Amino acid sequence: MELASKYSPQEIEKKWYQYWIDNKLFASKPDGREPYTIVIPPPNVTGVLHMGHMLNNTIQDILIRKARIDGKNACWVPGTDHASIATEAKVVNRLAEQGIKKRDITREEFLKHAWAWTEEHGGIILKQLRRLGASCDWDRTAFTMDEKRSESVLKVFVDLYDKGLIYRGLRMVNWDPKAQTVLSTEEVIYRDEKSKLYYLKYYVADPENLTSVGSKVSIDELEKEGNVIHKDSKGFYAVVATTRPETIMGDTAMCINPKDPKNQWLRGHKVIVPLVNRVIPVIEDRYVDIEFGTGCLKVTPAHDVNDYALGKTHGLETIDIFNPDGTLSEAAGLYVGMDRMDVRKQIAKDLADAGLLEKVEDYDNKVGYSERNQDTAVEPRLCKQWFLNMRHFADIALPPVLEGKIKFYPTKYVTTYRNWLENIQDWCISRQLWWGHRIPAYFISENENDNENENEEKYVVALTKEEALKKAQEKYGKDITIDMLTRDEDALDTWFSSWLWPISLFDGINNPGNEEIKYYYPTADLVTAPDIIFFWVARMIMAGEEYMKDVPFRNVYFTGLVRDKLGRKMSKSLGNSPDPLGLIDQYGADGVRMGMLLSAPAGNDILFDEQLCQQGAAFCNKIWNAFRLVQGWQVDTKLPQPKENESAARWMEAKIKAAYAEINDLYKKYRLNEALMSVFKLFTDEFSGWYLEMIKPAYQAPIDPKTLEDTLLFFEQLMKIIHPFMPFITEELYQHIAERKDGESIMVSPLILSAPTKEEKALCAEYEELKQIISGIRAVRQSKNISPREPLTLEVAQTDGKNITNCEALAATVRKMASLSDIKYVDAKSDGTSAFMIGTTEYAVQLGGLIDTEAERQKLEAELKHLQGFLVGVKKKLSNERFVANAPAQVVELERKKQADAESKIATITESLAKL
RNA sequence: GGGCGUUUAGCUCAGCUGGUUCAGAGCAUCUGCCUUACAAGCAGAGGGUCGGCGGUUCGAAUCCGUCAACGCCCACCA
Repeated sequence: MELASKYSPQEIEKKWYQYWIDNKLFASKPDGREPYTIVIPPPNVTGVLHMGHMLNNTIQDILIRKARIDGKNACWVPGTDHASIATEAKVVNRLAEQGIKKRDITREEFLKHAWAWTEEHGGIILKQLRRLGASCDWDRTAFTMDEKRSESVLKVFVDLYDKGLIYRGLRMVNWDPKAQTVLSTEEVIYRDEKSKLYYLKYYVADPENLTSVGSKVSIDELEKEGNVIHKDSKGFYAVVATTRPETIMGDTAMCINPKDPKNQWLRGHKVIVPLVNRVIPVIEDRYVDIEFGTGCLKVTPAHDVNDYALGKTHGLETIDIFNPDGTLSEAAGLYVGMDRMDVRKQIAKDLADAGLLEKVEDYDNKVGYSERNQDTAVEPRLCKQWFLNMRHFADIALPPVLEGKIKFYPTKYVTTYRNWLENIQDWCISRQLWWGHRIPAYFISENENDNENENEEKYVVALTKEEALKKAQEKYGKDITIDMLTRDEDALDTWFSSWLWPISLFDGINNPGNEEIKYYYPTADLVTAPDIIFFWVARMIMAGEEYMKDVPFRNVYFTGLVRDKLGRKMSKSLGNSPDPLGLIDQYGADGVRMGMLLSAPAGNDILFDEQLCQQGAAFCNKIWNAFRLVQGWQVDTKLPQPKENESAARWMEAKIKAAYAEINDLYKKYRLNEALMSVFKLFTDEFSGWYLEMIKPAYQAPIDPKTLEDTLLFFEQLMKIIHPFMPFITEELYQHIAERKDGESIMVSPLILSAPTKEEKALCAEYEELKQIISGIRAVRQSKNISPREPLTLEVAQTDGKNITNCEALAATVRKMASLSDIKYVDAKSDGTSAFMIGTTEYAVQLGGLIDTEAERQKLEAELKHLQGFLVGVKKKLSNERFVANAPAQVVELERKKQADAESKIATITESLAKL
């Protein structure tokens, strides 16, 4: 069979993926084997594959395929997330393009559009994953809003409510005016922003009383006490620094620190809110920072978390001046209907015109934005929402991680995790969205509930309306009818379904203790990005402990961010994010997988360089050509196996065992990039570079059957070792080598190798020395410009009568690999040779007339100098009594050996120099 | 403001509880080869004193302290 000298992945990858699917090779069901389970971090249902997904899913696929090669029952469950806020925003935008406003259509109509969108775009990302080779059990594909998952979510909500862990409360929450929903604290990200600090004048409302406070009688005296008093033609005034002048319509007090000497004169007075002209009291609270601005704080209880707290302690009125969309409400009295950001600009102008703006300074502060919608600032807002009591969950989720039942890679995230759990706030789980799981709560009344009055709200929580009615009648009396029940309009936070993922995928909520959940749970490894450690990882642990009384996974592998090779985040605007499918077209999935992995140590950001994919593609080509070589050999069944081949095969076997042990260890530590590097070197250097060259028959000469058999076995083993990283090419070659029957696959052909024995390790060491000899001879050729094929004679100066080339098989290998015509054993090397040392043995290559005495002298002198310096160091160490006394005997012994070896080498070199 | 992490060859990274001939790998670089498996290749070579300073120790890239730079996370200072 003729094979092209270049490997082309395209058709091969397509062929094998279809083969795997057709033969249901990714499918898993419970059996007697050890399970190995991964649940995919569900991508957004309408999302498109990006480099982060590529990295994340490549790692999962490697782990899953490795588990199969290890003989485990591997199950990788795929699925997508409904991503309520992101998807709803997309649907809203799409409707807007068609001229439809969300508020003009009913919930049912909206959901119809959303489902249509989901079906249209949904799952594209999962199809894209197939190109990468992802070996998910596709029959298990789930969706966070499919029937089973939805049922699980609602059950959990009812259960937690019944347990008293979910409550409804009026709180200051983060409001996204664009999406018009609340957000959890975790969903708000703060950005540094260059903004302005406005200094506003609040005139004193009762200036005539200023000087009658306490014993103070005059302004002069007040100022002597340290008061800073502002006065202009219109009277006395306080100055308040604020970044948000548009909220003054909601001011209900001004606050000073009781210990602030600058502002003592304001105690007990009233001031006038500029423009608004409302008279508000000056209150005192130690919360106020004396050093900030002028030490005067405007208090807007409706629109700031701290102000809300102040309002509560001081019994202040709360004036909500915003509409849900971020425009000013009737309550504001001014600028009604204008957007808050426009108001900020306008009011600054108006204040200045009215002489109420003292100054404006540049100011750097942090502004919160919705994680999903980064162009609209989040607004603190007081409203009634559903919350989950997190104290309970923190208590159950902390121990498994601190005690190591769950291991984080890298471990530094344990600290992050602990800090978050120890300072946790209750989780706001309701969202004013339609796309999501509708909250199973029913309000009892004919009218809209009054949001402001917590006590009057009547509701029950139940899975169905019928149950709700029953509960309502029990709670509020028999005269309640089903028509009086109105289901809560709100939906649940997306993460309230994701946190159940490892359980709900195996239907463990609806059907506790079923065969699947018993077999697959806890899952083995979770592979995810650290930015969702709070959103998802922590909460899955909570749900796992609550509902399974066990951890959801044993290990969490945190991947880094994929950046470009300059270290910049990949982003659409920079245009530095390569198209993943384009990369696969160009380099093959195997090549891209290797490219991603090579630079991906756990937890570190990866600097993605397309060139690494090139390296991956080159490796495929290397494998391909090694196969071409082997499959092209003619066999002569009568040929006995030469000694040197037999020896080389024993070495290769030992080498593969040793390397595999190391690779397995690296897998265990999740150091996949290093594992891949070991795999790469094993194949490229040891197998292709050394072994194949050692046993390769002369041109057009046949090979003996035993060597071929050995070689094919090694090839097969190597394919299995490489397979998790490069599934396609390894399957292709496996089928050629092993001549498998239809339906069989490398995927499910386990490879179990024992660790190398002591003898095998010794053999490996011998071959390392052998390689050094061969490299030494090649180096001599290179420096003397001698063709690799020119036969040479090697002299071995036998100082102790022993040399590894005394073994006939090894000598034959050296002769072949270094093109030697002869190996001579001498007491002292002859003239006209170029020498090198391996250990304490000197090897000399006969050069005849080619010897350049001067160059040889320089080389030897350099080495001599180096050795002498080294010897001085060793001697100094050994003459240090404290070293000899304190260091362990082994270490001292080693130093003595170093000294002896160095002395022996120096003697050899000095002798050589003398001869020259 | 608090916490965490990083700083080792041109680049990306190993180097575990301090001691196996003055620090390793891949890529890149340089030199020589189109040697019939592979030029997406082969052979060979050069390159770092381990961020700075101080300390512990017979001995430190490795432990301690400190400073610096970079990065990440958390936090209600308007």
